[in-house]
Amino acid sequence: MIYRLPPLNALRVFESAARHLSFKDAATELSITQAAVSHQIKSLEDYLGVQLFKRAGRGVQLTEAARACLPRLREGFDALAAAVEMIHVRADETDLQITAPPVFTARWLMPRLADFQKKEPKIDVRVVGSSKMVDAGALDSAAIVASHDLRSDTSGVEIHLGAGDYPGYRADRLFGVTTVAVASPQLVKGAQPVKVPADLANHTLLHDDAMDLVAHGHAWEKWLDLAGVADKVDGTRGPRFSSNILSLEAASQKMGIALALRPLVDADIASGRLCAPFNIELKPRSAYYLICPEVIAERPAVVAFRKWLLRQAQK
Amino acid sequence: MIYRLPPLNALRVFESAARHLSFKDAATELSITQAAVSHQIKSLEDYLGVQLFKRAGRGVQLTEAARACLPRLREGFDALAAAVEMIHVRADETDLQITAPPVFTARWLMPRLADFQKKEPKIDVRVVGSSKMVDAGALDSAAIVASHDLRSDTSGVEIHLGAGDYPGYRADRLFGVTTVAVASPQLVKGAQPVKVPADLANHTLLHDDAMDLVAHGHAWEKWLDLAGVADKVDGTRGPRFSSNILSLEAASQKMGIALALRPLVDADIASGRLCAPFNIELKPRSAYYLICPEVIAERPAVVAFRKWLLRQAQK
DNA sequence: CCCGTGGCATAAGAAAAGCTCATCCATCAA
DNA sequence: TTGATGGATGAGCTTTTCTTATGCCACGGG
Repeated sequence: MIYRLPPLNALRVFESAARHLSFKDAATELSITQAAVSHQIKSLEDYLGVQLFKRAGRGVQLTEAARACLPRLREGFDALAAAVEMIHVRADETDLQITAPPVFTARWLMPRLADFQKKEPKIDVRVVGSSKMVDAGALDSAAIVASHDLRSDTSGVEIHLGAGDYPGYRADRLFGVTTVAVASPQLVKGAQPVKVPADLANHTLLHDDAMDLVAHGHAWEKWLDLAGVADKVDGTRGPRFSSNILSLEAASQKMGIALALRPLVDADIASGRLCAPFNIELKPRSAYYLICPEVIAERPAVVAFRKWLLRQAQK
Repeated sequence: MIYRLPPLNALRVFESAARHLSFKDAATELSITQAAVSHQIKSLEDYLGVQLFKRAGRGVQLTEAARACLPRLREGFDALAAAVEMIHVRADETDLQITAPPVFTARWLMPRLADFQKKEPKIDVRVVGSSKMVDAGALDSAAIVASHDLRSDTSGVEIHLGAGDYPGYRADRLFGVTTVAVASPQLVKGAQPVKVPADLANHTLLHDDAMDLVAHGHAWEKWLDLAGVADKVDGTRGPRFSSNILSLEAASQKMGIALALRPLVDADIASGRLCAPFNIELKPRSAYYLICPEVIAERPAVVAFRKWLLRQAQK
């Protein structure tokens, strides 16, 4: 989890310049000179080895590469700004802040959270879906963050998908996961039925960044490998989504076959929205864990939540 | 949309130090000396006016403030890293990259996208859900990004919720939105029925960061104001979610009443998952727009998508 | 109890990064 | 053609950041 990042100030300048499509205006915004902007952009381009702007005499234009990365870049700075903001308007009013991966939140936590609220109506909850709660590849899981501040009001717990190696934290295992292929039942039974893995060659594979992160690589290719059809089915083609939630949605819309984590999709399978056509389950070592710094582990809100969560997880 | 950010390098150092809970280890990771880390942290603390670490003789511990902002911070750096990554492994294979706000993607685009894939099977699509596509308050909508690169393969279009003021871009209005209160039908007809806005006093209000951004402030308070019950119902209390998707999910789980955007929730209302108990609709000036740089506006993939999208939007 | 060790803080100088100034070049419009 | 606009460039200066060296404090073994 070591970030390999370019000079951050240059990135910030780049963002501004891209926004204004003008070095001059960016310079004004950043309270520096146009020359400084020009230098920063140039150094960033050199660093990346990629041209970011086309200089067309008067004015500049973004290259494709630059444009492609801009939304993400924005999102990044936005998150940083929000993070800094958080330090100031500290979530003091909240008793319990739960940070969890998006799919887990949407498919597992939310359907159950109402029950928790009912049982503990006095606990003020804040739920944050954050893609950062997946420890890449369930490997290098080491790095998460501790705190031992004894005073203060908010109790922040996190739910991670990882290998369970969180030194210095109280970590409670919720449940393990397995990777399965899922699709709409109508698609599976349709004109081109999906019975054996090789049938996938006739269908669209739905990819998403989150599963690739969990699998530490191209999730579909690994799955196809396990299924023994890597040579028959092209595991790279198909639409790609930024989140597993989206690819599941696409699958239920009969767009193709997606990879998913059990038991998160169990409800979808039970309701008939999705089905798992094969018996093949890739079993990563990862599991969902409830993590919190030891110091806050015994606070009433945290204890109540943990008790409730563990009971839910056992069902 | 001018980012007010602290020294970014200091942030990066902080993140590493927080991760290791050790200035020394952070220094090693960053290939600098422990003294440099100490300096950076100190300068960041001075800048923010907030203590980030407790120095307890041997070793350091995070303060509550520091811990609160860390997940976000991670997310930020992650997005930056991903952005940079994108520059290199350029999405060259993708014909059409669609970036859109999460709720729009999940509730509107995805249920329809299968149809597009069916009609245009040859177009390789990539869907990115990004919270950055909401132009805060539908005000200061100016700043989005252009590109006029004529060559290159990928066509990136974005869907924004904003005021429609996108100079230099081709912007097609999809549809306007209105803000409504939604809840589970069972809740509305339950023991404590929800008939008039004042009844909200007996129920939990579900908040989320996304709606607050659209409303440019506390969405619930504005809504209660419009409904004329701002004095009877406390618009600040209740659980808080990071995304509108989550608060809708919470609402459908009978956790309380959420704010939502029509027509995005129309499908949920039609299916009976949710209902809109009041006739009050806060009508912001914003609408969803399909935005793309003029230069790529006439590419086949973009034209096909726009045509399809506009037709879908008119239904 | 005392000293050794580990880990952070601090000060001053050195190195690097970032900025400005002055000037140049290309384009565009009149 | 000419003036105006906006970007590029190089030299030198400023500010930031890093290092080295040293001090301080807490903990733990003898």
